Amino acid sequence: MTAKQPNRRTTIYQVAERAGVSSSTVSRALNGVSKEKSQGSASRAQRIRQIAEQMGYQPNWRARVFAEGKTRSVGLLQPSEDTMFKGVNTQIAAGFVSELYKHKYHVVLMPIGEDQEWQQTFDEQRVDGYAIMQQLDEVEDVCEAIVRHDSPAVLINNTENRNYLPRVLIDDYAGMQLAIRHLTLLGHSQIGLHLGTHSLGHYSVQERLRGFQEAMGFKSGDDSMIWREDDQSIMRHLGRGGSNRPTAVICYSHQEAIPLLYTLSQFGIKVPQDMSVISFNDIEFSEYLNPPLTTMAYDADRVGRVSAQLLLRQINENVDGMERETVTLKQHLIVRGSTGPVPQS
Amino acid sequence: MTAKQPNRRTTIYQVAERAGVSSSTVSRALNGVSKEKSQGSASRAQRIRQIAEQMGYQPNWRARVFAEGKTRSVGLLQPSEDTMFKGVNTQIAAGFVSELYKHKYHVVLMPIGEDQEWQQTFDEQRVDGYAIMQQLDEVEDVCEAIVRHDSPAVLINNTENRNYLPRVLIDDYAGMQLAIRHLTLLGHSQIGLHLGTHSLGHYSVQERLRGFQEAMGFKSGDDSMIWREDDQSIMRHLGRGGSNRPTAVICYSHQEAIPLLYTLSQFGIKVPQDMSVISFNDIEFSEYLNPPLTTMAYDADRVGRVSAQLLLRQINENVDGMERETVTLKQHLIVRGSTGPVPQS
DNA sequence: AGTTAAAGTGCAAGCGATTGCAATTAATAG
DNA sequence: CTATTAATTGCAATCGCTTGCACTTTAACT
Repeated sequence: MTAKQPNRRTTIYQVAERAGVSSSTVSRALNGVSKEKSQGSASRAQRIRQIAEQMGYQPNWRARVFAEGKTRSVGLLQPSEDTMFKGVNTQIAAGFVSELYKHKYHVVLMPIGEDQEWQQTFDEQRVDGYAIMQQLDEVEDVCEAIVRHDSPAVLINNTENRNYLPRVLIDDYAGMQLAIRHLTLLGHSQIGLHLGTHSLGHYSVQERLRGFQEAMGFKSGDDSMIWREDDQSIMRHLGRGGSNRPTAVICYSHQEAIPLLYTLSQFGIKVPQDMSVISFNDIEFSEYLNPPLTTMAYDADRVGRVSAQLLLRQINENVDGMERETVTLKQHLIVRGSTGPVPQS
Repeated sequence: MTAKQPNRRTTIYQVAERAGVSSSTVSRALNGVSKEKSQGSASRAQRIRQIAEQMGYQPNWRARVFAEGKTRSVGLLQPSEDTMFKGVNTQIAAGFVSELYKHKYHVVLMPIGEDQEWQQTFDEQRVDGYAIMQQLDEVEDVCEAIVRHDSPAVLINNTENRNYLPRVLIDDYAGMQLAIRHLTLLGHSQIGLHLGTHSLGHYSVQERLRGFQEAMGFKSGDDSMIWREDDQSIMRHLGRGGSNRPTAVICYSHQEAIPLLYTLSQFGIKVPQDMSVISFNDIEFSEYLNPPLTTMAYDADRVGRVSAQLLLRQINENVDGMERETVTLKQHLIVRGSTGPVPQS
């Protein structure tokens, strides 16, 4: 039951005293501010560093942050209600975190809920910048707060109305076109789009939808091949007869594709013989599904890294956020077993 | 090309001046330190709060952190080389983050690599406490650093030799017994354990292994039914004849189970008619696999939340970490389609 | 009303770095 | 060897808040 020792760490002043110089000299020697041109100063700086080392001196992060106003960390904004980092978002986040860590930055997770409690977080200025994950719904409000504080920020595959912030996008529009071309080359003409319950507010949803409607030549009012329902209801579409019976389904993501594959097999519909299935968002296990899933994939790690770089540029080079840069990354097709030629009958 | 405004925020002194009181009074009024028993002081505090509100005052987080030495954030330690938060870890992390956020704490991601660079992070004392994720290999080194700094910490389904820190465990030993009982009740006696490439250093691996060996009555030297190989090699075991041909496989996690299911179907081995498969670590899509996967599951969200609580207790109540508490959570069996009676032949 | 305890207030000292400025020292040029 | 310039150094302010201490005010009793 020993009382917790105050355990005071060695400060810069103690090092200064020991070295017989002032604290500013120590600070500058340790931070490499001086150019150390002269013989004497170089060796003196060397000696200071050595003493600091000996004394086990470690700069106090909190004091430093307070003094220079930089925290060397950034916030990652994501919806709080959702399970954190589903599917491909995990990989984006991994790339993001890893790239930042390489530059000695840390990532602070900041959940954004429907209540406006998160607002306060921005006022606190706990971090030097923000990244907004793609699945975040409250983009408008969040971006407004960010712009109001004039903070560096980057949107990860997301958009807001005012077009204030730089962003990294995935070319979902072109991706959808590639997916459709893959299917049409296989002879499919009746193609459904399974959006699941994803919000139409999401950038990716909008873009994929746009790509779909344009490539398929649908009027934007015609939603008969666009499904936002559960699998059971969708089976009604798939089971119906007639010439416009779908022979292929494009799934918004693995969240739709995996259950769909299961439901299809339950109904005795064979993939790809009777029905082709293609999905966006390649995940680790796509290739081990039954059948292995044909997907539209992108380099999620890279998305994270590029986002990090865009953010760091704003933070360090003091680039004005208004020079809003947009980086767009391509998707590519991974053909596996779930797509095949259109059935003859 | 306007120069960035200094944009000085309102400080506590400005509020104090406006309210005609001292900064300390403002600080105390805003932080609810005073008990406000007297009529006058209550209204005065009220008035101060109102003025602060009007002036758009927000306490400067950095200054506050510096002054009181608490950051109101904790570090989440995880391996850097691995893709962040695979499978069930995502859910644990989600529970952890969410619980902490409820208490106005933030979570800082701290990757731990093989190089010892991360050491410095601990010296910086950037956070008030640490949580160590289950898949982290460098536990010993990390715990040593934590103990050296006398920081609050919690191990999430992980252990270190010295038994220094409180922890939340999942009862993998009992879980394994349950899994085996499920199989033996179905008549299986030849059961294999598919560990994949998971390191034997992991707590979960050790415990499941121990449970397996004990329940099956193996000598610890007998490893013929314990496989640490890829699926192709494992098929040799499964295909072999004789009375000790395995009729069931327990997979360490979905990482092993999903590819195994695929490989089995490639070889024409039917699950569960020819072979039963059971896996640990239930994931979102376990029920949609083909066949739906029987799993050992636990409440990952709860693991995260309890860990957060243990950590917060240490931070706030100043509980000495040496009173190392251990919370153990149970697993439960989810029977789905991948397990069935032992084949007759 | 007077005494006592409790609550509230202001002063000023931290917290531990960074940094502008003036003074000092060293390097370089003439 | 001196004049000039460049590099280095120390002083002291700054960052904005919290908090211990001494003091004043208020509330609660007799």
